[in-house]
Amino acid sequence: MARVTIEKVAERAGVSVATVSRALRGLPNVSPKTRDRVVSVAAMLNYRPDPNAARLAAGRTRTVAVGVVAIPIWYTGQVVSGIEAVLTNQGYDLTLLLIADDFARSRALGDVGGGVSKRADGAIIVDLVPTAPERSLLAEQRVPWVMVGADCPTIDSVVIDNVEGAASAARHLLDLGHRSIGLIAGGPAAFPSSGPPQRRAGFLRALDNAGVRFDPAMERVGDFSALGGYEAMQSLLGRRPRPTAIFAMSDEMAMGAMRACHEAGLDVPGDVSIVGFDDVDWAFTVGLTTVRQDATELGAIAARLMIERLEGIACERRLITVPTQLVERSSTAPPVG
Amino acid sequence: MARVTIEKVAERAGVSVATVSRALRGLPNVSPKTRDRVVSVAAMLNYRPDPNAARLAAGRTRTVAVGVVAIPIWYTGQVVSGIEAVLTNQGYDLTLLLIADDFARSRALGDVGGGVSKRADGAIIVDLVPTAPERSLLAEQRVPWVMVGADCPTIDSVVIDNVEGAASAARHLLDLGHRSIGLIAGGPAAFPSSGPPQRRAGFLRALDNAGVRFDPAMERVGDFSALGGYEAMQSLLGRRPRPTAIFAMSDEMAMGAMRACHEAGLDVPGDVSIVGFDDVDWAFTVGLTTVRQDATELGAIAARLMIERLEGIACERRLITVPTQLVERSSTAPPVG
DNA sequence: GTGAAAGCGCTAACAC
DNA sequence: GTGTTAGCGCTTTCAC
Repeated sequence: MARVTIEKVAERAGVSVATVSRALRGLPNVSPKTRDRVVSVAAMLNYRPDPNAARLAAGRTRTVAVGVVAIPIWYTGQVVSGIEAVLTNQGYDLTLLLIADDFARSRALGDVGGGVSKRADGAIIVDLVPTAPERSLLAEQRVPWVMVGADCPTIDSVVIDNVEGAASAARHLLDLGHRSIGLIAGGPAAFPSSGPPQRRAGFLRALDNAGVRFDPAMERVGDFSALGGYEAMQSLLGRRPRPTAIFAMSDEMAMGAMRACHEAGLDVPGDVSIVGFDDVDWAFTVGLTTVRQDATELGAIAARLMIERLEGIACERRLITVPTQLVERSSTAPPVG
Repeated sequence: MARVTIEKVAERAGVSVATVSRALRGLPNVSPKTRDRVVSVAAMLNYRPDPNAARLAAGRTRTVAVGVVAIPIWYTGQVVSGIEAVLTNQGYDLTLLLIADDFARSRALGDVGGGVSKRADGAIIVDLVPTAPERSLLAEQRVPWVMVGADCPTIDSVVIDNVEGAASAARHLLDLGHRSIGLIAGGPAAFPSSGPPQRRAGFLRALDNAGVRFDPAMERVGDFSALGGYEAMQSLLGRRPRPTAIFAMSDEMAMGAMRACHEAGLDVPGDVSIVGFDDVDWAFTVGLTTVRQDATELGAIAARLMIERLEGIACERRLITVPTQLVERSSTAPPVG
């Protein structure tokens, strides 16, 4: 297992290291015979170029950094999975950055620790909205950025239409005849993201369009977890009159809300209708009506945008919007009475 | 934003590059005054060492590769999250490898593409059982390996006691009085892992210890997904007499099984008791009795073992077993009749 | 089409 | 304590 370097390959193939480098990377200006010989010698010697040396010499890392706020969330896992598939397929490495606190945040977005720019050719940031100062830091680092889940001005972004997604959930409830609809919003995550306010806006607008007044007392904030949704719902159920329907900004919160209803002796959808958001893999097991988003696709698109930037294909800033879709199951029904 | 190198810092601080390198890395043999001066000059110049140059020169990457079979799974997300926290905290980068097929597998475990050894100082592999030939490949690469979820001979491993975990689930069901217990096993995932056979063994042994015969016709295989559990349960419900209780090897499968029961007009736990495995965050919303495992902790321990190896602290091979715990909720009850 | 040589920016002996 | 000097293993002009 002695280190086999490019030099040894060159020696054995009877050519220079430069030729080996060209041949192995498929560059032009190498005669077919030479290339074949080099390739077979390299294979025989089991030669593997050292990525670090290549990086240092070429100034490119063939690595993309991916910054996420929380990995053990269905949504994030899907996005990362989508990114990874595309990246790996194109021969890029993926460095994972978990952005859990302010320090990690500035490490990812700013330049603490060398910033992303020296350890990756570009960065994909999931669900984080850069502040203005952060945006100028990003611009300073000479690498491309792609945002997932946040429409960031001047930066390539891939998002879902949160406004329309939430509105479709609200319209569904309104169409069923609900007029007293509660909202379990998301927040405060580690950092504010744009999903919750947009979903809130879409929800409110749909109610408004239908001439239905939204009672601010009908809103609670969960933390995108089942427990958060559960507690939010308990609180909401304390109100009189209680809502006949609930829109929760995530399926996990919706499931927590369902639980709270059951514990209170209320039937879903008999007494309370519930709509979630995401369509997680197990949503069907509780018959949850929800707004589906294709998180894997979100990640895949982001990775493709990144690669286009890295290969110098793209030029102007792009904003890609992936559609959502209402999935009707059995957690919603017309209100009684 | 011109590249500021160690040389510029040295120049401005009036010392040699070697001294800058030492000072900034906190090595001994630097006078306090010199160190201070260097540090402040570096800060002023906004100097960030280039990791690739450092890697090439030092032969260490300060990166550990993490190979997982599937990221958008609750368990995997938790593990990765636990690993990341520790690694980042210790100043290591984390390269994520998704092992989805044979090619990816040999890329991660073998030496395709330079193997892990040149791009990382070590690798943590989650839920994959290396074959004998793979093990020798691992040994050839001069980097430490840590396995999570698989007790791999000669390699540091951190696991849960699957046998006992499954046995505790079975005992719970037996204690309640169940004698006709179905099994929804896991597999075939992308690759065979050791969890399913161990859980199966623990389950069978508990039945055996209680003098209860297990009817092989009572076993179905899901794929660790809600849908897989759902279909497995539907099939199981076709049998007469049908089981009065079910042990599913994951919570998602358990939830799918619950769904199948409900669709068949059966009450849980009235007609069928169900036990899962994992204790996912939302398990409480459906009152699922389950075997809890602390996946985040699993990852954190693995990362710590890895760092000890990298810093040269550890010597002999370690096997860490993290306990599981039965969480009784409302999906289990004594059988009727 | 191929080779020679100059780095990429840092670390690690080794001298002093 | 500090400086000097080799490299680390590649890529990339620039000649030929």
